[in-house]
Amino acid sequence: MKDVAARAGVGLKTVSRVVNGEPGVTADTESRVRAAIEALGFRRNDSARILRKGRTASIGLVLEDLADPFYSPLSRAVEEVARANGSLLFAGSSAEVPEREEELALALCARRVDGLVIVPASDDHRYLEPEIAAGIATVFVDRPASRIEADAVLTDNAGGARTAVAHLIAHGHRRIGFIGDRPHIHTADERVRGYREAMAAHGLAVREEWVSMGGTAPERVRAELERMASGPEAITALFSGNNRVTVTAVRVLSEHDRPIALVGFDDFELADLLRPGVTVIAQDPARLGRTAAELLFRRLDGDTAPPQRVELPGRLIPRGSGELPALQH
Amino acid sequence: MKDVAARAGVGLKTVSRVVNGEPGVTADTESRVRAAIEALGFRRNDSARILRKGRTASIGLVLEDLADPFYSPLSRAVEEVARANGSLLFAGSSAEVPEREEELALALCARRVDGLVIVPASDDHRYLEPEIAAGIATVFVDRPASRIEADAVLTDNAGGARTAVAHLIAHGHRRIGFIGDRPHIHTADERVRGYREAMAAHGLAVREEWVSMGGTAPERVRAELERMASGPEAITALFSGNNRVTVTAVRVLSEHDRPIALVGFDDFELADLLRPGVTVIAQDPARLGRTAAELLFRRLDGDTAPPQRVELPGRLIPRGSGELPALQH
DNA sequence: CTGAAAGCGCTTACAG
DNA sequence: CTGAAAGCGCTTACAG
Repeated sequence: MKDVAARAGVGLKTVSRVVNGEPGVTADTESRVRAAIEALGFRRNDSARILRKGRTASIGLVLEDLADPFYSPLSRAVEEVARANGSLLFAGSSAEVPEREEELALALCARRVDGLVIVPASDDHRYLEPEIAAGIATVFVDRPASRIEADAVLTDNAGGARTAVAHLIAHGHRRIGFIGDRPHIHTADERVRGYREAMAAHGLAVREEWVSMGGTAPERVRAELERMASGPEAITALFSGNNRVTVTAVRVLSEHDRPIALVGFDDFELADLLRPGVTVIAQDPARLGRTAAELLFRRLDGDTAPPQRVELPGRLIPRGSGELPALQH
Repeated sequence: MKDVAARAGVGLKTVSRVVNGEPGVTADTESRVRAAIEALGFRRNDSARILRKGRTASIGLVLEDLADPFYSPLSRAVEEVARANGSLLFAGSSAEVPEREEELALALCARRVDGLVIVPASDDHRYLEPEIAAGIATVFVDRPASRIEADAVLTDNAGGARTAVAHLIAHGHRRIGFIGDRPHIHTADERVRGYREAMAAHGLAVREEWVSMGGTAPERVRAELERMASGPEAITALFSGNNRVTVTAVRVLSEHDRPIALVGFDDFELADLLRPGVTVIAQDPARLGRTAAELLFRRLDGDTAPPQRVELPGRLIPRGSGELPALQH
């Protein structure tokens, strides 16, 4: 910029005015400056700009896995809102490892992002307190923060689970299994809670062999489902805890001889084209992301209301697999 | 940092040494500095650091759509390589709009990212020449750069298309349709070229009614496929140009009375569970992303070899839909 | 082992 | 309409 000023024979401030489109420059001066910029190939360095101005015009997104079909529309929605607010987006995957979430979030804070949208992997977010105190707005999405008060945008997981299980019960099922993600993951806990509540509300006992929490690795899900689906007390229906589990369950059930009803949490592409179509409780990941990001930018615009929790509903989409009757076998 | 130095009764440089873990500080001094950091809640500002050091330890990724199931594993792979190299990732979607690609890429350059991985939407990348000259490493992925020489990591699209079409011909098909993305998208052009080459190599004429290029909107794909599949010269097989087209084609064909064979470019989740399973030419998006990002970091490490083009193979996965015989109807 | 000075490339606040 | 000075928060190069 100094070189541009020298070449154009003007002061630094005048170059700054031209670069930023500020008023108070004659057309003649402006064209001299522009010519110098062109000749020198000048490109403004935003790092320097950021150092002087307060905001960096960037936000950070930390989630489990950028490639997951549930989280990728959420990411895209956050990105769109960021763009609409003139911000760039840093994105990073925690891979469900708490230390990685913390490392990523703190690295982003050191870059002085204006705000953070986090799908937590950690169960203790006190590490963020100094950052939040220093003014970095933070909104949690899909799962709430732990051990701090913070904004959160969630799906009504327990409610959705109750709907799913009540639907299976209404179709005659009594022995209903649940396979979900690892306990301590908020969504997994909420969904198993909804499952238990719905069973209890209908006077049905839950046998602990029918409940399996522990990660979404296909081998694990396959083994657990095959175990639940065999023996004299075999389940006649499964409520699967998320899209990763559902996909494996569909695969296992397609090889199975006796029909087992299935309702999955989370919708997924082509669910309607399978035979039977897969009945799901659909979340709206793009809406989760959009809502969280919009809340973040309201905070950045000065909204200082107490931390709020927004809860979006899940929606039952019957497609066949959840309407299979409970045959006595 | 000034405050920390004052409180600890040391110089600025000593604080800097402690914060960066540099040697040459006595244990006693260090603990005084750490106490001051703790008491003041000091957090280093990386913007200032970046301004002094050359590198920003960040790279940018510009692609069509973060939420697309083809691009999201690619993003994740780029992110992993960035992390392994100590870099943070900016991610942005161009939505296939050239101006948006340019705007994003230039915004990233103004932030002085060390490098850029781009899935191009634009057909003229000369706008990047000053940036590349200024030292921003750039690698194109999935599609090559236009009008500049640059590194590119691609799938062998024409070869994959030839394999797909030859496969259909081997199963007795002569009237084979192609529905692809908009012309001028490199991958779409390459795939239609492979289609034409394979047809010609087998002495088959291509009727222009069987070829449709123009975006992946479901309504468009549906209308084109229904047109091709009707009348006396109806196609008996379809080669679909990407995963978005394939998904709609599967949906349309599932409502269709006469069986039409299908081979799709790009694999997708649950393709094996549909009836029939969907035969595809599988790309490896994670490997594309990883290869591109690794090449980028080699460039950042000083590799100054001429721009190179890496081409990864596509792989035919027969699952049933591509092996349907050509019935005479 | 430690620190004072200069400077990275901008913007802010002010004066003319 | 225009510009000189100070400063954002660090690191570099140097001296002690």
